[in-house]
Amino acid sequence: MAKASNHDVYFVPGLHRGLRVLEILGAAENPMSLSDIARAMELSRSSAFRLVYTLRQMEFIREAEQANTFTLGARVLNLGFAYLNQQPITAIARPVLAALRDETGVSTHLSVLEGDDVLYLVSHQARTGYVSNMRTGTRTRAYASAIGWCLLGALDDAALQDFAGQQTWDRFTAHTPLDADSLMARVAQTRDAGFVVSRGFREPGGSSVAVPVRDNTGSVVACVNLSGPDSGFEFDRMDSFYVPRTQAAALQISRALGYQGA
Amino acid sequence: MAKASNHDVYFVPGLHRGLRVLEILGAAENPMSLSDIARAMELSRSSAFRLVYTLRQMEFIREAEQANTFTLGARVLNLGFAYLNQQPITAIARPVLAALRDETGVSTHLSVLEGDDVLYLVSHQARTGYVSNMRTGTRTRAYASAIGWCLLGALDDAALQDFAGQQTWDRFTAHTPLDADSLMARVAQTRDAGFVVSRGFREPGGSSVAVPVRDNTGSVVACVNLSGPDSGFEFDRMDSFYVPRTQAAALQISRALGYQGA
DNA sequence: TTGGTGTGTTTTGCATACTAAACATTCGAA
DNA sequence: TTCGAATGTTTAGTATGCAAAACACACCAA
Repeated sequence: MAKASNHDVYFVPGLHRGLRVLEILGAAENPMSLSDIARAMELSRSSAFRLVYTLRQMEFIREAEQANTFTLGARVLNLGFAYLNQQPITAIARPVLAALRDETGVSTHLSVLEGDDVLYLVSHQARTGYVSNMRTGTRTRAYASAIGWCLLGALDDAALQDFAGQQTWDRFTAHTPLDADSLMARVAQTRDAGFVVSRGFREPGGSSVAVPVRDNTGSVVACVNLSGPDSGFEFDRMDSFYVPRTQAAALQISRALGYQGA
Repeated sequence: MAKASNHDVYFVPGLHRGLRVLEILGAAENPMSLSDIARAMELSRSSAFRLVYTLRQMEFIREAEQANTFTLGARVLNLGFAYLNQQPITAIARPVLAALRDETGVSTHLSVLEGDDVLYLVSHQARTGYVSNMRTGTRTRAYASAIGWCLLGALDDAALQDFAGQQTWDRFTAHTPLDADSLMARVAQTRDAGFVVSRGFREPGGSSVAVPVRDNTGSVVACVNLSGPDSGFEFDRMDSFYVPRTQAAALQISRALGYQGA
């Protein structure tokens, strides 16, 4: 009787196919005619006609300039961004960072640039060994740490110059940049590489890996990082393990924010 | 025979209701249970069950942490971005608006007129302090803001009169126009000046600068604007800095769209 | 315990949404 | 102009999606 194996009793095919129409129109380069849609979905024209009719009436699709061809309507935007606006970056990042902590065994954090400071929003502490002192809500000077350089990569040269001009350069370690030029060099280096590995840059004996997180516009909006005492890392696995895993986590968060790149 | 007046012969109700489920979930603050959805849609639980079943199977919705409650799934996001990416103006505007944001220090946006609403397509948030609540996908009533007046300048007098006739005039601030005449006066003023500066027109304490974007036919197709809290602007530099910079950005986008004027 | 209210799920007869087929247009090539 | 093939639209019989009702379970209060 019910021949289809993949179609359960409760499945409503009209909905399924209507959503596929939207996805197909979304993937299409150009407006599609009714026949185009029917062909792409391997569906009869009459069925496609009903779907198009319904979607057009709901303004999820609209007629393009050329008559009888259709593109996505603005109403689909509401759906997509309702999802995004429901998901604050912290909610998206939390499980990703927890998994990263479990994989690497060191503390993981999500931070953003707030004025001149790095602000830590999410923090998952290592289960063993030393616990980092970067808890949620902690602030540190942006110019002085690898995480800061990573976040400052969001700024263009003029803004960065401006930022540098307002700093008072306190020395934390031998690696702390103490003038605009050296800061800008470090930021540029981080931006080019797409990550930064710090070994005692901010605190003697402390190491970290930082990777930027991007939103749908491609802008750097946050930074994922691992951090812990030197003893918490196996440094010979930095390039093969810690860095790629951190990059993967950052990309996962970026994707959830709508980042389209790779 | 066909008793329903709003439901044509070709209408597929399963699709209609499934999309409404998505919109309701998108508008909801919290995950909703099946019964919540059924109530919100004034639908039987058994029908809601089928819709939820289908949407979940397609991963357009997913179970929230709490069992038996649902939120939008990541797949809806693709639809929204597909729409955005099909609007060539967004790709053109993005870098221009990012630069404008960096120059001025306040949030910048690109918006279009969608029905009666201002629809925000591109949004670059200020790097410091206040973050605007106008994210991509946000809609606001067009008649009530300076950005709206700017966009309504695209309409001719007849169309504008028609638009005004369909509004329900809610008061947002003391500056909100509350009848067709005052709206048309504001639109005309904006059109003549080529820009509009708003100080607390839509929200107390919020200011904005809006400038129209034109395409190759000279029609207004979008609007560039700065917006932020009053404290984000130096008002004595409005005419000498904010307005001309915003105009320059709008012109740059217009040129890229083929606009020949100045 | 009991009863009551709420939930998610399943069933089932009926109303209706689906699609094969026919129809009406349009378009281009010959 | 004529023909054929493509398009969008309509129809009609039947396959099927729908909702009332029943079901099973959970929870809370008395």
